[in-house]
Amino acid sequence: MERLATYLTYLSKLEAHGVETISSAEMAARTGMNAAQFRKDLSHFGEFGRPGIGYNVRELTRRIARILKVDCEQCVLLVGAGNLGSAIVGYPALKAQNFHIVAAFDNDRNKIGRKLWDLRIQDISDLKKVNRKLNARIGIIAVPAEAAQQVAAALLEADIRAILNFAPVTLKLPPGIAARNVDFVQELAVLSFYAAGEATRE
Amino acid sequence: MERLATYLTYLSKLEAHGVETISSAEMAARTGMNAAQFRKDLSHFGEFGRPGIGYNVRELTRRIARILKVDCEQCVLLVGAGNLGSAIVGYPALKAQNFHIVAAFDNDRNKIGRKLWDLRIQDISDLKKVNRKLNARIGIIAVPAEAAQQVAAALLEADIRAILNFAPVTLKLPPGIAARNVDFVQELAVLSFYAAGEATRE
DNA sequence: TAGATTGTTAATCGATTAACAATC
DNA sequence: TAGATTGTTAATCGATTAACAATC
Repeated sequence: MERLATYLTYLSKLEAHGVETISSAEMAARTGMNAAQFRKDLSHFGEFGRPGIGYNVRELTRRIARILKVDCEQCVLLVGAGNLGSAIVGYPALKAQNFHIVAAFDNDRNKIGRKLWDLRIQDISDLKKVNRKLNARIGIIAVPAEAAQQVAAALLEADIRAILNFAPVTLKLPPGIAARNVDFVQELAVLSFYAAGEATRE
Repeated sequence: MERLATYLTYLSKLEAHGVETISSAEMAARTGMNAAQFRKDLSHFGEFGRPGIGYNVRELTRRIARILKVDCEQCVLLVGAGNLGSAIVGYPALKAQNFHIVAAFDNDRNKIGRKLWDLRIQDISDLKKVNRKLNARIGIIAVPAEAAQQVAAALLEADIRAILNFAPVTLKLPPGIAARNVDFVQELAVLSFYAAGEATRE
């Protein structure tokens, strides 16, 4: 459920501001969704609120975090130590959401051994061996499109269960492996369409 | 239509490989969609293929590019000259898809005047003035969450029609302004859910 | 002509939302 | 008790897909 993550982001902010209770109506307004949808989304995972009162922000935050498994630290592997990889590792919101990039890999001889922030860039061919110790479940692909499918194969070899793919390709993956694509150039193309035409959306 | 952009990416690759014709069935298989959906998506914009033959790759590429308005160079403004902003400007696939970042802004006195690749970082308070000359229609927000809404307001002031937002907040925008969010930490949270549970998806 | 594949209609499916009895 | 708001059912809406006549 992608929306749960949106809710969590906003709830964390509320919690930091000391808000104790919130109604589905207000949550919906703040995150741009529908109140019934918010309640429905939660209902898949149990009961969270109190009729007539609303939701306890602190408790709801905890419970959604537990559902998304971001209540404890999550280890993540990064493949691709270029500009994008660097920006990812240095992104402050990662730690805030309990994600921890534990290793960075590349295939470039000139990069291997160097530092990416506080990580030593390792040889992609050691991926499997390294993850035998680290046991990360999530991998990030931040390499050029041509190499992405190959890197995905290496990640699967290393027992990765989920892949966040920044390369603009549709990965072929076996069933049971979760994947999400982040392709901001594609998003720009969509915006380009809406910015030009009279067709207005969202 | 987000899927048109996916099609375009793959079609460009086909064209580069010299493929002349492709059927909806094959397009669908390669991009992980349904053949009927592919044909339906196109049908909103006219007729593109020939029964019994398929689609001319070269022509289809051109026409989709025209629909998405990426057939000519698109000017884009960037606000936020941090690590993320730097990775965006330096991203090679941007030029390939005809996007051109024409100006970079920040509010940090230490950054203003410095270079971000080949761009000089400008003062955010000059945004409106600068864009009066550049006339960009699309803006990218790559600033911390706290500042995002404020930056969005400045972009609107400068006559931007579409916003690509990397900050993890739901922007409040007037109708008629297109926006897309790129929030990879949120994507990680979703993956965290699927990687852990037996619930398998996509 | 026979085989392939389109564009489009109609059927299916799932997701969104409105409405409301139950509850604080 | 009266007002508010939940969880959930039922109704609506839109998106996906199967099927097929039209066409190369």
